Amino acid sequence: MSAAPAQPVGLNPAQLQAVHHLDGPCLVVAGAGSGKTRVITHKIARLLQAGLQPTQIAAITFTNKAAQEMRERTKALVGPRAAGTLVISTFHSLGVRVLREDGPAIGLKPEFSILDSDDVASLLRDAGATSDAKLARQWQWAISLWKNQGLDSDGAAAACQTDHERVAARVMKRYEERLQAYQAVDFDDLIGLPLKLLQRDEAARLKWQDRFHHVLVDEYQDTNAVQYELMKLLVSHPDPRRTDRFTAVGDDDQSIYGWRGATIDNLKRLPKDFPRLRVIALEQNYRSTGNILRAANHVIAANPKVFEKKLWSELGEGEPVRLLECDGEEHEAERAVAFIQAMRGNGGPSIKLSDFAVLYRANHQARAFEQKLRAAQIPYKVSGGQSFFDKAEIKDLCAWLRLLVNQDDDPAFLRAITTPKRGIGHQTLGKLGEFGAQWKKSLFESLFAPSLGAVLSTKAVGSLHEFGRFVNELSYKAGQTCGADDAKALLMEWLREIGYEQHLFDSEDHEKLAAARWANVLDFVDWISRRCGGEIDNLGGMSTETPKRSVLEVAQTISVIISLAERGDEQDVVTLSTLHAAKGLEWPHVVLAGVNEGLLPFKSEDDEMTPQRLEEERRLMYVGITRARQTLAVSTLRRRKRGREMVLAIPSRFILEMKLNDNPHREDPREKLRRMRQELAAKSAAFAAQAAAAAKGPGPGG
DNA sequence: CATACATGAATTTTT
DNA sequence: TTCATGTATG
Repeated sequence: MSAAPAQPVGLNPAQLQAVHHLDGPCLVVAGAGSGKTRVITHKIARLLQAGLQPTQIAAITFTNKAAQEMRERTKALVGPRAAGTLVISTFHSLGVRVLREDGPAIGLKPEFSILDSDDVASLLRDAGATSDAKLARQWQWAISLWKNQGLDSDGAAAACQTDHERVAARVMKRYEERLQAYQAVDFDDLIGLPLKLLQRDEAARLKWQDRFHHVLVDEYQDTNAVQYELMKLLVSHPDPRRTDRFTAVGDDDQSIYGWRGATIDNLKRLPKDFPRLRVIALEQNYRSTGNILRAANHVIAANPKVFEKKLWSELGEGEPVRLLECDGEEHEAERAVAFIQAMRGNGGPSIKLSDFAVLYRANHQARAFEQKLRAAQIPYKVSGGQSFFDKAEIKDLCAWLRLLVNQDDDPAFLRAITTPKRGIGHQTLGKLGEFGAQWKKSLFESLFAPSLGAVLSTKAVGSLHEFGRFVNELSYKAGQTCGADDAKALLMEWLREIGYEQHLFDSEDHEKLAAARWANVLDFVDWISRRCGGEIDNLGGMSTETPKRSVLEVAQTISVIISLAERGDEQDVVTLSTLHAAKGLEWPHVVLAGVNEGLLPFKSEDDEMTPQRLEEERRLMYVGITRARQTLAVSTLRRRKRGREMVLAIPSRFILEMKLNDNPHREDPREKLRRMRQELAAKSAAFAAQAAAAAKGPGPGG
């Protein structure tokens, strides 16, 4: 189901141009399914061929998954040796790299810690003195948007419109102070701080500008203002022959992340900021049939164009796009299931379940489809659903394990020392953080500093020491304990000592929920201890005992194991996904569900629909249509349940924009009838012949 | 008055 | 699915 190179071999003329333009700024406007990853990987190969070292090339993506895929595909082209040392990473991991090397120039110790989204939320609850999780999330969102626009708390305070924003800006100020005290950064800082560094520190700037001879940026339309500035600074070079050597690959028609700070201005500005810019459009699509592509082109034609392009395909007209008109979400789900069953019935068992996807605007729409698929006994997966490892209780335990491995992991320290609560509050921790920042020590190192008594009460120091001793002892034991059974015993003992079960039942008002969480914890313990080995594995008839590893060793590899486990086995199941999460993927058969006014385009009560918003919604529709290779069914509600009665629902304007009846290649109805009769006759003849052959006697193989 | 259950509504997500 | 609001019951 994921993007496979559908293009036969070689490169088309536009792709060749893009690949061979090496010494100046290059923008590749890559339509959906036009082979952009192929262009990037071939261009990397070309750059190596032209004499660049792998370490002098940086390819930047937005997700780890995309980076991984790009590395794989490059490896297939240039071999593992060169591919291994190429810098292929996300904006964020490149930022980490820059900061680990040169962070001290802007007052950040190299061992700074990176807070994840949950860490940030709890820090904000703390900084804003609230227990309201929803409010904290709102602040988090606002602060992140500000940071994505390159604003700090002062800049944000100046830009505030509402009281709510002014409060958020004040919280942001406190939040910045906390981050500084803990020597921690959030995800947005991983872009913002490297930019600040390169702007302010000339030595660092020259070093990084000199390091990369060519920078490639994937999904360029998703960059935000800060990422653009960082890229611009990174590719500029004092030597005029070496400056501005980059390849930006993107599609303005697939820009769907404006709401989180991505700005299409970055595309519009590119020709102005780089007058030598070479713009190359990839218009041949290797994914979808003509009917699907035409619908997509018609829809997107209603948007103003930044760079003119029109997709075409050599894959033939294919099947017409189907329109499913449904009475309510249940009915819609039933029809989607019927669509899948009918396709599989017609095409025989050769059509896999993983060839199907149901795409929709909002997560809650998955509910009806899940229900009907379950009823039909069709296995499915919901993309973007909360993973086992994202659950709070599992993250709690992972933090503890991380701390056992590395006592200087400050975010892990903060989470572990506060879960369960052990009488050490943010007062104490704040002091400890300041102390650590002052002496350039991790929080854990600071614990046992003799001079800590000067800033903290004896009682506080006592509980800190107790925690420290407990962690040290547990860490030691974890290093000694091998094998599944002993590991499990140790982990259960540990949970009992920190009182985790009690903690769950105390913090959850519903006993059932707490019990469910505890069950997750037990699953997790099983999962970890199984990885400590000593068990009998039965692989392909070979019975072997897995090698024994200590709990500590397993904990060391936990993040790797988790990412592998999350990938999951590529199973043959139907995909349910939001349109956003479907970007970059493709399926032979796609159902685009809930294509109604209010949902797609989305409209909420309290904000008005600006033209920009509508255009982004239209791009979302475009992304949805272009996910399909062979068949596309667009489903819309004619009626919808509202309370107990059915009310009228309005099909999306985008359906009209697809101009489904405006097909120049449409078969004459009389012609179609004749063709179908012929096909039927041929089929019955074949069937009769088969039956006759079967009646004569058993064929070869019975 | 407070708690429990039912009912209805619901943007989109990565690092 | 989850989250919030409203009604019913103790």
